[in-house]
Amino acid sequence: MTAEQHTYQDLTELQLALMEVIWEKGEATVAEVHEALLEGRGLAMTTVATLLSRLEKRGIVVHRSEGRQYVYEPLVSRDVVCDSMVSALTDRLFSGDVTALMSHLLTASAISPGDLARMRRMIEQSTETRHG
Amino acid sequence: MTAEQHTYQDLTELQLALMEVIWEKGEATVAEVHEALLEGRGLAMTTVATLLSRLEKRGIVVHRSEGRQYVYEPLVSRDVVCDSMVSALTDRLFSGDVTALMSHLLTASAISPGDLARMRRMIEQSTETRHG
DNA sequence: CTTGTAGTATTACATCTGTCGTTCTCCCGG
DNA sequence: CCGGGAGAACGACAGATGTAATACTACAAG
Repeated sequence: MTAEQHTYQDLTELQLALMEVIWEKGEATVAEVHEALLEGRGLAMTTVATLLSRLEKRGIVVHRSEGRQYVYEPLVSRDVVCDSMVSALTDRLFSGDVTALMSHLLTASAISPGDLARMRRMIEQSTETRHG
Repeated sequence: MTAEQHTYQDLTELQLALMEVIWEKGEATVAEVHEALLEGRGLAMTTVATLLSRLEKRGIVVHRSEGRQYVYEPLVSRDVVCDSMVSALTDRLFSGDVTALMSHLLTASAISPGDLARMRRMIEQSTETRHG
């Protein structure tokens, strides 16, 4: 089992930023995405439009016309992208071994005791759910 | 706290493949890396050389001359790269919230009960270690 | 000294990404 | 019917990446 030829839906930081807007709103015009990203990221409207159309070429979103504007909606859910990207990382870095990732997470410096406790809770809950 | 301008050491699949060889051997000549990647990936020697020199330009490795060959060694450890890449993903996808990544891991489809049990153990161990 | 050869250096090219400027079009107000 | 805008379409360019052919160099064998 395992080891098919996955074609990951890997998005860059910027692409994700656009997608977050669309995912959150359900759909969004170029102008809306542009405005949502204005603070912190001073992109030109045309830049946003270009990125969006490229995302469409990749099958991540689709658009329809509404008046003279384009309204984009997602073709893949945030969850699918998350799955894909986490899997990609797990594969590349830990040969697909999720527990190895976990282990890394637990050993990594950036974990606080609070996080640890929270994770412990999660695992317990998760185990129960499976058992139930 | 948090939120500095991280400059992630993000490596692509291919770049990681080269690095794995170097990390494992401690150091390696172009030919060695080339040979190690031959099966499964039929790259030309010059390709490997190009990639290696680009990696050097990025400060991931350094080389010294040995006879007429270049011997490359890592400048960053595998661990640092792992940290960096996992952090990058956590930041991009979960706003830096490690527990959110965890949660995703536990909810994701690709987790077997065995994995779950193993993780549970890990967490417990980790908690103990911290306490001790 | 000549030449083959191993091995590096240089150059090249396609694709993807980030970033726009410019142009084109179509509708609204006059 | 005309001129301005809003917004999309198109084209550009630089940097990173994947991939390699070709050129150059220096050493070893004769």
